[in-house]
Amino acid sequence: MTDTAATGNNFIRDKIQRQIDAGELRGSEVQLRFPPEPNGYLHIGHAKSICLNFGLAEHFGGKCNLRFDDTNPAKEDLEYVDSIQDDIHWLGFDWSGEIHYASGYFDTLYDYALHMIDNGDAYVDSLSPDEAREYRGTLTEPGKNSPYRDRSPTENRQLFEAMRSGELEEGSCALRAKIDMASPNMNMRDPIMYRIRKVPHHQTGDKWCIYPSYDFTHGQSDALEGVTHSLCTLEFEDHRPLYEWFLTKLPVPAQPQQTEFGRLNINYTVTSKRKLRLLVDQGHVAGWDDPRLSTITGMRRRGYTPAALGNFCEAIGVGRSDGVVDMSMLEHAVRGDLDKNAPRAMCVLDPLKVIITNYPADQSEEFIAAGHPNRDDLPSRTLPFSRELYIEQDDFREEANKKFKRMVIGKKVRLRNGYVLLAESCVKDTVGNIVEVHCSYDADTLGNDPADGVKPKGVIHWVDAKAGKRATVRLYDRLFNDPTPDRGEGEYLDKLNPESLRVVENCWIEPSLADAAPEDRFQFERTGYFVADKLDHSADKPVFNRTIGLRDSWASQGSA
RNA sequence: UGGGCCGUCGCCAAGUUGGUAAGGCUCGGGGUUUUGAUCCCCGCAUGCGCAGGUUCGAGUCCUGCCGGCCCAGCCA
Repeated sequence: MTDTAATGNNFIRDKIQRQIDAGELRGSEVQLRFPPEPNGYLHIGHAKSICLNFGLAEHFGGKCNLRFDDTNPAKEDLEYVDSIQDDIHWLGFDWSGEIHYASGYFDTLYDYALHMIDNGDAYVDSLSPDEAREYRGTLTEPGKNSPYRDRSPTENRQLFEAMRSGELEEGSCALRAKIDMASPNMNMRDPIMYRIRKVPHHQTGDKWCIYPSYDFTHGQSDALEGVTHSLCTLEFEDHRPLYEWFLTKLPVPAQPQQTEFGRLNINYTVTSKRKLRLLVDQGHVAGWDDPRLSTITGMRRRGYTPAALGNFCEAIGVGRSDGVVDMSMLEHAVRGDLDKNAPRAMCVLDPLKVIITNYPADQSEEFIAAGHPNRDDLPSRTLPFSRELYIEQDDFREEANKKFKRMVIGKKVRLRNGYVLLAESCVKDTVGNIVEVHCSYDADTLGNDPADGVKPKGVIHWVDAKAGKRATVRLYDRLFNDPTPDRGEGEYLDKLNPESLRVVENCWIEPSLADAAPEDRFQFERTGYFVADKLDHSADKPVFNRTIGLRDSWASQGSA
């Protein structure tokens, strides 16, 4: 069982199922939506939301649409509108119907605002932002009514229209809902419905200079789209009374219900758009798609797969507590999918030359190696072999105890997919570094154990020195040394892991790898999972990113 | 010291009307293996934040504490 896709916990799925069982709605009527604000790149937390929303729609045979929650043009950009679509598609989902934009409802929302003004449920407040803050009160003290709170519907209408026409300055006034300045729920203390922002919008251009707030937009947008279940994270729980209040005050076509779930946090990484942006802007990483980032595009470049992310989201479940998931869970999901699907290949990262003294210099041959140990549907590959090859420095020792199952002088070791070798001697440079190992090979050991019945304990990977190709390999490690860089503000930049990226030039890869296309994934046997870089890889200059190492019980036991 | 929410094994997380603690991750032990990988077995909470109470019986009900998260943007 490499994944638990069928058993993940999800209280929302259960809740909808109960509603269906109770005959309150049909599965085909389930309507969800994924509502990102296009102000940054999507990250692993969004992946959870995407898998939840689109996954629920698939599960019940309902629908899920994409809606950009674009009510704050000052922070948004078309670049993000595009990247978000790419990320959703890459994850394997597609939205039903056309893409929706909250900005597409601006006309309707404006009419809704007028409706509320006419009913005495909204007023134009001329308090400055600073004054408004003072009037709002504090967490323990009630706020007080604005002196402009009792303006007549007629006056409010004129003022609101003036706001819209551009006659009024930013900050000079705002449209607010008339609810209760003494409410213990801060969100109900006459929340802002519209504010003046004289900036162009990426979708509506300069048509508007007033923009609706999240609270006045989200629920109505949901209703307009016929959304039955509006899912959001826990911090919006306090907004639910307001979400429902607007819905009861307006002639909306549906009554969506908001349900909150716990945000996803993973240790050793950050999932806050603000913090991610800072890492990018200050150059701590190479961009939004840096493989060390938990952005979807970054994980993609790192070599993670959509299936791995989906399995991970299913495995962590959906609940209402705000915990921190172990990075090991994500890694488990990634290894699980890659182990099942990634073709095998060999790559030597830290080369040590081996010369097979009893193998003729002018001779060579080709081995056929399986593409995958337990999948014959993956094509096999050809491994050229000759007198000289490279193995990993770490795989050789002049002498070692029995626990070391690799190449040791006087001992036998098996070349993966090849012969059994007997190490005889090694050559050192003037400072004592081992630069070459001399061995003899046993010609009868291709596919069988040595005739003497002594089976080598170890198997090592290798690359033929003549036929092998050079490659650059980028070894990634966690971006932060601290398990919770996301906690609190500031100082998370001090917790950056200075060794999060190690670039290794001049690695040796088996020739079959020269055919790799960007984004092709492999398991370099005994080393880890790697992906040909999406942007920098080419047959002439191969570049592989390490997605994740293999589990290594030997290393974790403290080697020898 | 206002309001809302949360607290079950190191980490996620089940536990519908009280009936005697799922599963996954991690970790430890063993088996298979031309990847010290995968895979396969086995082990890992007499206890469910704490303290009382109700009950034949409570993680599930009651009371009181303790701890954590969110809210005072004309951000979402």
